[in-house]
Amino acid sequence: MSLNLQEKILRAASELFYSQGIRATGVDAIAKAANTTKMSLYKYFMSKDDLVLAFLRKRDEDFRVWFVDQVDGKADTPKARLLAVFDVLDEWMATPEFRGCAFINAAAEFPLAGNSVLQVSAGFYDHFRRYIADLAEQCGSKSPESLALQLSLLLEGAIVSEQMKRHSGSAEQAKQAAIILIEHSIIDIPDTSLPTSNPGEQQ
Amino acid sequence: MSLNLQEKILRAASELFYSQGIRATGVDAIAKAANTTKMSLYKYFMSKDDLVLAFLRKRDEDFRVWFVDQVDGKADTPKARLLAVFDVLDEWMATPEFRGCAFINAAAEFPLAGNSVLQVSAGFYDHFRRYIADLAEQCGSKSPESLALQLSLLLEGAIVSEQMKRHSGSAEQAKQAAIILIEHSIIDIPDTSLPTSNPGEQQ
DNA sequence: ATAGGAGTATACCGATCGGTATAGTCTATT
DNA sequence: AATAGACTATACCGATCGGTATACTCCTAT
Repeated sequence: MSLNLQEKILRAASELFYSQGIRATGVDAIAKAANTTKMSLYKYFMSKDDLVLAFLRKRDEDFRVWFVDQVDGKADTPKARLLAVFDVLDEWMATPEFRGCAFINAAAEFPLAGNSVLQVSAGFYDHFRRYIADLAEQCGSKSPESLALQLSLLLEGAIVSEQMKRHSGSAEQAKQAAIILIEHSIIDIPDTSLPTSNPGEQQ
Repeated sequence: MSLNLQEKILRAASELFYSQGIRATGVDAIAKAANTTKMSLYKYFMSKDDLVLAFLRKRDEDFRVWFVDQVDGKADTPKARLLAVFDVLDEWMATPEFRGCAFINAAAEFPLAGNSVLQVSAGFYDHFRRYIADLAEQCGSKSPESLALQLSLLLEGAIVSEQMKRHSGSAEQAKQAAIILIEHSIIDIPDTSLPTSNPGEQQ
């Protein structure tokens, strides 16, 4: 009934993992939250680790789709979208459920080097940076990859900053910084000691 | 013998908390790592939570002192120090023990709103930003607070980025961005008005 | 009608969790 | 020599952890 039991379990787990932390969430609590039993849970997921990875992989997909949709709905030129990213960020962080970035949090909870959790988390930000880099390229950035990395640093920084202390204006400052960096990356500015290994084309 | 037993326990706990995560570290493991017993541990610390807070508070003090020392040793003008911050960051991140920021990680593990862990973590970055803001003011920034927040966003972003994926050049890009932001904040430029969503005139 | 699969209910497993009780060892001071 | 306090050793507590075994109730497809 209602919906796929597997999906119900995954949803319940996702909500608990994100709101309370992964290690702090037991499988009993997940089963109860999904209105089912551990037996069914283990029918669809080999182990808790398996469930954790399913959570992260789904979130990887869902969150990026949601985010891009939000950005696209706010602006329609590449440059405006690059800035709209920070407006979406701001709105997301104002949400009462906001509890930081699920991937950053997961990485903090599973620090072992080769961990799958770490890999999925890194993958998320790879994808995200690619999205930013594409936008950067479309608005004529001289170094889209660099700009994308810089902007994503601001974004990640704002997230963790807001996580530790709410409503401290992280998103606004991140946007202000982004404006400067974007302009600087687009406009032809010679100096400011930023060679960025740009061969030729200088003049 | 050797040194204060209390301090030995705290040291062992700190190392385990940072390298493996707080929730992943049991008190038995701490006692064993400190070459003592749980009984002694509970003589000096009321509870594990107490030990966690002691860890964070000590790290708050120690890390900032260490960081400022490192920066001071690298440069002696405010502006140069503002940039040296990112060199110290880079060296720290290259360390094999690097596992991200203890406070960001702790905040990820203890997400409940009023949690003491969250408060100590927020306090750390308040102090840190004050340090940056002082440097910013000394080099004639027009808005030291804004610049300090922006730079600290870059810094925190670089930390979590490096945590998820090592050696991806986060610190270098953070520094490049910092150079631009610092110059922009010092040089006499009207204001950081939005070039794109500019509603109209700007006196 | 009946067999099989989906899902439930519940009890259990060994291990570990944070934390405590009790008894004993050691050393320094008196 | 006696005492006291710091520290150890060890066993224990109830609770919870991730995970499993068994038996049950359904519903559906043949």
